Amino acid sequence: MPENQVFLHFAKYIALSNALKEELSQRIVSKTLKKGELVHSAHNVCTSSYFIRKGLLRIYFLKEGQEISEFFCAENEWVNSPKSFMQRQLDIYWIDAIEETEAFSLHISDLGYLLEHFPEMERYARLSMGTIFAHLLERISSLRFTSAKERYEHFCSVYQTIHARIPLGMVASYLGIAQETLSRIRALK
Amino acid sequence: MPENQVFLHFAKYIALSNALKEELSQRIVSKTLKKGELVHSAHNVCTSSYFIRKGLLRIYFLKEGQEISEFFCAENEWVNSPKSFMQRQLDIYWIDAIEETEAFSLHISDLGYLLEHFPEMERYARLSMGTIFAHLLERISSLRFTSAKERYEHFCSVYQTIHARIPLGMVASYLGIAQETLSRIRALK
DNA sequence: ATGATTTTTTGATATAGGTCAAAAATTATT
DNA sequence: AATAATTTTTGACCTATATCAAAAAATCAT
Repeated sequence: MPENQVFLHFAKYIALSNALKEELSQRIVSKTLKKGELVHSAHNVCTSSYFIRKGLLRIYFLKEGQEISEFFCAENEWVNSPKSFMQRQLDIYWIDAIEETEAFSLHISDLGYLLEHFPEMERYARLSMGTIFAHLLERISSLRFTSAKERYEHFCSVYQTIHARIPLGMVASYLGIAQETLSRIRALK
Repeated sequence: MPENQVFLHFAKYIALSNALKEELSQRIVSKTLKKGELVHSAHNVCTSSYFIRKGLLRIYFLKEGQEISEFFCAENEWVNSPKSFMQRQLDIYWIDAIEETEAFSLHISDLGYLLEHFPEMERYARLSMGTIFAHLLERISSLRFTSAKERYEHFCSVYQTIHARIPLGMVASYLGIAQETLSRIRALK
């Protein structure tokens, strides 16, 4: 059963009742994305969250005509555009597929229903945010105190399984360094 | 009733039942802190969260003997050391008072109790994390793409009411720039 | 208040990483 | 496979910010 993959993810944080499994199964929708395909566009409210079964998505925005990558999300993670999704605001971010990707989507109204009816779902949301929280704090530390080279190494260690699947230019903008600089850093090894 | 100040804060996110108000009142403890006093020390697990009624706290760590400020928290906010508090880990952070401060403390076991028995408390926790989340994302953007000067200006706008109450050296380490640089930036205006 | 300590400012110099431009390598399209 | 488009690398030069050192100003303790 393909939903099992999502269930396993939830099980890292909470005990999933059969009732919740049922409701979840009925609400998630399978999607396949081609490389380069958008799942969300700027100037809209982000209304779905995507659980990646296989593949790699990127959230980015445009700055002076350039794409600036904000995060990358791979297997067994949920992606959405956080601020737009949580606060139902129009967005500046785009989400596209770096690779061909298989995902489940969950609409925000369905998430709302689940949060409303299953207290453990609130708990899941709080706890899983804690994980992301810790990542953001590390990223801030990394940006404040480390050289471009160290930041790249940190990036490779955090995105262990996927860093090699992401084009150099996207990594550079994610790290906030010039693409030329990243190219030089890579050349050192 | 002094607890009203905390209730007002909760009311920004959820409707507070009388039962929850009761339980909260019984669990929060009033504390007064002198300037410079520590409320939490590294090498311990952070077991309390503090709601600031008046004053200013700072969370910092030591790097090569230097104090590096991680955040500042003022009136009507909760402070703790996030990673240690959420994951019950030994900590690297210290929390001290920049000014004489009045706070309520809430022990993690009491928070656990409230989360356990009041689903709206889970909701509050999730939603209030959303607010902090948005701040962290902005801070990351600010670190990646803006000059020291712009970062300082952004800092002043975010910490509108409190930036002037924080010593320059602490602000510099928060922004990840040298204290001399910040002094020069300030001199420009 | 007075000296001691801490914090901030100013000056001189060094460097990591940015920018612009062009070549090389890789990937996509017909 | 050949050509076009995109991405990455290399080179030359420049700028923002770091570092080190010392003076000035502010704050603290007796």
